[in-house]
Amino acid sequence: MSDSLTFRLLKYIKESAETLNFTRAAERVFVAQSSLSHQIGKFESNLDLTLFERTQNGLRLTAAGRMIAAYAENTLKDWEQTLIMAHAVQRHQVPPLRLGFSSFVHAKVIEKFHETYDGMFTGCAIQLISGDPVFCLQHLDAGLLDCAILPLPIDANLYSVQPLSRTPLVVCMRTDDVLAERAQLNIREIAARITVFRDPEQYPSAHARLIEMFTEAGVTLHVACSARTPAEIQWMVRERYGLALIDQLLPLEPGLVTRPLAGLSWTADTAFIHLRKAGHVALPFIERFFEESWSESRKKKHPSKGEHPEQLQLLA
Amino acid sequence: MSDSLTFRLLKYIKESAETLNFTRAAERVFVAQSSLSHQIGKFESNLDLTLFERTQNGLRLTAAGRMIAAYAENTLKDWEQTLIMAHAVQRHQVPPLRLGFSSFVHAKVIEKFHETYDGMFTGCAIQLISGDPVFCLQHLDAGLLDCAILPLPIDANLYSVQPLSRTPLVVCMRTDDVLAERAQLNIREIAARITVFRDPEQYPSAHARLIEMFTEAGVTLHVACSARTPAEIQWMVRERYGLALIDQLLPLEPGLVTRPLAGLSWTADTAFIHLRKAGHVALPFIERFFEESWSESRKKKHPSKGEHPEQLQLLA
DNA sequence: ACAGTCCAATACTTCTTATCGATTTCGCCA
DNA sequence: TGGCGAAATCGATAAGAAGTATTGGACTGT
Repeated sequence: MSDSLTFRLLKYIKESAETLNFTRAAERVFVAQSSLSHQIGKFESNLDLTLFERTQNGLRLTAAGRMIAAYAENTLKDWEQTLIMAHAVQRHQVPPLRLGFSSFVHAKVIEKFHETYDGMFTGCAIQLISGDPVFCLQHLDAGLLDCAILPLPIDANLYSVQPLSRTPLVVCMRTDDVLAERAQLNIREIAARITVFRDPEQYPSAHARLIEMFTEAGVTLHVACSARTPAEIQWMVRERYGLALIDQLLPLEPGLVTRPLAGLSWTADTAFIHLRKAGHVALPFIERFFEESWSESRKKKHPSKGEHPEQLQLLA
Repeated sequence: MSDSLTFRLLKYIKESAETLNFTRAAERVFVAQSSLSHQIGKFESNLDLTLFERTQNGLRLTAAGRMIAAYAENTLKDWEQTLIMAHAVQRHQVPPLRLGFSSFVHAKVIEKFHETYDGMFTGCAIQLISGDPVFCLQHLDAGLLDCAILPLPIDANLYSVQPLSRTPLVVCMRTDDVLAERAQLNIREIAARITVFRDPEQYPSAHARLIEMFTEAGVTLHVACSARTPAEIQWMVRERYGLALIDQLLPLEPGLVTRPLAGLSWTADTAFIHLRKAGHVALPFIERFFEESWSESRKKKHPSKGEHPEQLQLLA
């Protein structure tokens, strides 16, 4: 039935919906009025749909017509984009995707992203640029980065934000720590000992969120040491500067263990981020085609929780 | 060029990409191998694209082919959905959209949504169901609501969340209050007097967020009165039970005024929410077609702010 | 009331082109 | 070397889009 639907007809519909006048729509697409009129009529009768109400002076869109016209418009717009992109890919003219990431973003997440990107844009390079969130967001704004993978929270009104991963936060300590014998820990008991954190200046919103989480739990936060990388954090813990909260999946150096926090579901979240005004040809496609695989893996790893779990969690 | 692109050809491409074998793809779409092969070949030469590398035993997708195939698949899938929806709309068989909303969601936001919905689904009813967030989320989970408009924060992993509006929070007081003479207020001065809040049980995540915001600002929160509606809040303020934080756009009853908070950019945010597994035929379309108009209006009202504005704000 | 205008639908012809069946070509494997 | 699988090629046929010319309604203005 709708196999013989042609993009030309979609254009007819789109233009007709815009002009509300078959004659003028026909002029716009350079065909005779009769052809356009006939095609749309046939389409309507084939599919049992009325797109336009024919009145004496012009047309009126029906509700169904509005939907089909909207579909036509989107499909045509996407087609143009896709064609441009396909040509760019074929000619190896896709500029490398400049992807910023903080060193606290788990390598697996970057890898997963890279894989997915490679699946769609085989042969197109990704240029990895490491930097803290402040750096990344500034460079995004300045057009020096196309996108970034960063810890949440990020302002969703300024940037397009797609959550990628969520892993529990655990307490990192030396293997010989007295607490290492316990299966899980209470935040109130050990809050005073957690003194190793990410650099607040490089992770301002993350740090703010952390303060909130501590306050919510009824404890205060003592920042004694600030680190710029996970490796630095682990080194500080090993050197007995204090305990730290880290991403559960982070590979641990020897001499360190992690223990979960009882009663809390604090998590480290990361998201894929770019300016709403896409600066790289691939970004619309990343949004469109990657979302499925991401949301699938998210669902698998984190089945539904309680009624109102915390909104956005943070940081290792 | 690509005007004569037909949906049939999209199917050819899609099936060929899946089977990687023209002969079998041709069987699937019930045409002769020669036809399919020829059509794809013509497509490729017309558009200067190579979709498949022809090898002795079957085909291999090129990068460009992957993109076109992905496009084809999406376009066809969307077409089916659109057709079903258009028919449902035409036959007035679209079940009413059961939309939950909290009484703290500004009426303008509901109206705007209703307008947009009506624009696309003319003649299809919206069934408004008022209830606090706990009620709405429970009913969403139970399938008794299709979607809701609620104050943020909401867990974006459990629900599909699309921010709709963001308006500043201001202090609501009596016209004859001594503070009414000031142009703006400092939160530290007046925190103790802000004692009228939304019911913490009905707005748990909102309340939690509020506590965080107060803590961040270095003040503690004293809940003396909890209200279930904006009208109740205003009544309490008028009856001298205390001050309240309300949405700046809320219509004020006589005898009341509002004053902004100095140095803070607290906001009341609302979002459109539904289960990720869409329960109503219209939901995919709402996501797809409404996003533009929403994000446009959001941008106009709230141009870019500082580097790291607060992530999610809340509540009146 | 009548001609003039605007717009969509219809009838019929022309021309394009998708499809088919048959055949060919190429590489693979026994 | 002779099947086998798969894609490309060819000529004939049939489907269907576009075009021209025309008809039919409804509004407009004199």
